[in-house]
Amino acid sequence: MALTDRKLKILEAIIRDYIESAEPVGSRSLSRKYELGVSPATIRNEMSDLEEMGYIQQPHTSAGRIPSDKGYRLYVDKLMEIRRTAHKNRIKMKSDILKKYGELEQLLEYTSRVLSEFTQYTSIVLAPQVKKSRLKQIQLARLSEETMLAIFITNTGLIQNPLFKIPATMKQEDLEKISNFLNKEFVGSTLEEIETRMAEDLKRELAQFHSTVYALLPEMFKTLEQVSDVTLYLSGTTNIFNFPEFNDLTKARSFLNLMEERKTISELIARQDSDKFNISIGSENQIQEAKECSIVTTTYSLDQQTIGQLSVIGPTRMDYDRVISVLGQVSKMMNDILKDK
Amino acid sequence: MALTDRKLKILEAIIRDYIESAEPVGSRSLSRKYELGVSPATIRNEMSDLEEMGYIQQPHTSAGRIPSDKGYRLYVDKLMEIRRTAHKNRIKMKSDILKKYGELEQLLEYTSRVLSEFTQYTSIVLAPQVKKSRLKQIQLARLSEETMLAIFITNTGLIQNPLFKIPATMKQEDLEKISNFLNKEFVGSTLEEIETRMAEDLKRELAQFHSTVYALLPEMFKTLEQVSDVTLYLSGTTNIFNFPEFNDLTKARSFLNLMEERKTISELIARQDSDKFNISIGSENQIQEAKECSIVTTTYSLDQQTIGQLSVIGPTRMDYDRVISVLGQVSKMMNDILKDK
DNA sequence: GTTAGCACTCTCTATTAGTGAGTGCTAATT
DNA sequence: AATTAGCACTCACTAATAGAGAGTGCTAAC
Repeated sequence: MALTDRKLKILEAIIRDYIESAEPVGSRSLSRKYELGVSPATIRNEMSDLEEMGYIQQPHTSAGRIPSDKGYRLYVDKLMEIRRTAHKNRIKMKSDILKKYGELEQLLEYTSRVLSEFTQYTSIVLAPQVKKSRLKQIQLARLSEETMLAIFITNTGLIQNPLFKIPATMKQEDLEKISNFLNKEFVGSTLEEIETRMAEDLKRELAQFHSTVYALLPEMFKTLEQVSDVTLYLSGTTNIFNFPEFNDLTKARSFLNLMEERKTISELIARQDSDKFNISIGSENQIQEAKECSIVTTTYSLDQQTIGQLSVIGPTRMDYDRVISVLGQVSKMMNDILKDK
Repeated sequence: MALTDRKLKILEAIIRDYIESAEPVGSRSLSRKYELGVSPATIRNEMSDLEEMGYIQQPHTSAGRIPSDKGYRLYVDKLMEIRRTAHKNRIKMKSDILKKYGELEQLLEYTSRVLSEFTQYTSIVLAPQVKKSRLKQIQLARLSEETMLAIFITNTGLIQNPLFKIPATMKQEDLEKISNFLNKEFVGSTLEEIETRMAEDLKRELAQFHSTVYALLPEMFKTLEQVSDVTLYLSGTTNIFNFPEFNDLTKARSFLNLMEERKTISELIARQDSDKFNISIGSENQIQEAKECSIVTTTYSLDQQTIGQLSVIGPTRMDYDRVISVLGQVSKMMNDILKDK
């Protein structure tokens, strides 16, 4: 069966209406509300076809239709027109506040708040990946007899301080030498580059300082990467209570449980590199608890390099237009702010 | 009216039963379940008295009684016997895991998990107060033309790195001098001590390095304090869904909203110094949204100095005995672990 | 002072009936 | 041949009703 123009028009009307009302849409109310130029009976026939094609579905025999995941997918890919300017001015205002934050953590947390405030859904902001960040400075400091603190400062504003055990025999002098060496060699490189280079030539050059250093460094970088890979900022989790589809305690609970597990969340919004929008609708999500949710993700970058992600998660009946618009603007904002640092 | 022994016995039975069942307790079922040696009719009379005295209340005329906040208060202060050893072995096991964490953040987060897991309520762990921590080391590092990174390492394992703007005229040499001076003067002192001392003699001694430093330092310490004063670790927020009294969407929502606002939470569990248990029951809480909750708080310490707090928040119908027992053990555990660092 | 007996209260759970929005089919209309 | 009007039918939702069960308070007996 072909998707005629009229079918598309009707499908779009159904989705628009359902996104707004969360109520199954009937043929009569559809013809009343939208200027489709045909009678409810005709709409009914078309709806029947659309259902057969899998774009909409009926909760029960005598109810109206609601969009299926496939329907939303079509809408998102073909029908939706993005109002790129939703909340433009108000977001601009927030931008000025954001610029004030010197600390990256605060910037990320506040960004997350802004996202959930403007979309009214739950937002997830992923911190810059250490892997993609360029090293700006390393400092090593002895803490006690046997522990050492490494301080990594990157161009993305990430500051990490992993602790390590070091042999008591290592002198302050050695630490300084190593520190100087690391700074000289690796400042400006990404961790990815450092990791590959390390395997090649670090061994040779560092062996002269201290043999344990060679064992220490790879672990050092590895720890660093692990830590920040799960660093995410959540905001607006309780917004789901605003949606009738989560007015069921079991569903609300399952969603909030999902949001309490940082590990599952990061599975849900797998890292992506493209700066386009990634939309995952309902059953397209791999994780069971998120099969009734949609996730829109975009990225933010520094020096043409994608470094982190911004996501919004809400019911499949999500206002995709607006979410995309807000995400786009906030992403642009982040890019600007990071550049100015 | 006097609180006779029999009245106390009955009150205790009511509270015990209600904590377990969450159902209003009737005279008949009470006499069946507990060996009170009197008939339901007698119990009814006593209950009537207890209600008049304000220890219990009736949800409606023909229902059983439930404890009032005043009743819980009496129970907690006088009746309850604490099973100090609840989950003793299993908590001991967790202790071994906890000891492995080198980073304070992980320790705190995991502690929070342990608390919510064993109590089945929501737990809040407050990070050590910077104010009460002793400075172990300071490092200053120039980040760019105009920004500086200060690294504070304290005896509690807290590592903070606030950013500051510094005038471009300040040289690397100056930073080192300041750094050395700060280390020499203040290592081993608490921030409280540093703050008072600074007002007195810092001015004179540091003025010789650079006049802007004098302006910089107080701000530096202040920032530091602010940051960590709101650092808290939450866990088990969704446990609230396990309790019938929160089976109401509005209530669950209001609780979870409360838990999303870090600021309000820290108001709720005001800092305390005593290492005893602080229990705040229902209406005793100042914040509206928490009037149906109880909060049990204790502290953890290092070198006889209280540095942080452990809290558990749940419905007023809380298993106070167990919560106190678990909190006590976990607190002891934290003390041990921190001491060994 | 304690207890048995009893009428009364109030919530909770089905059950029932009525309402309304919506569908699908058929036959008439364009 | 496509569209539409008409109509019987379906099903969720709401409100009303009845009955069961747990509990109370009062009175009178022990």
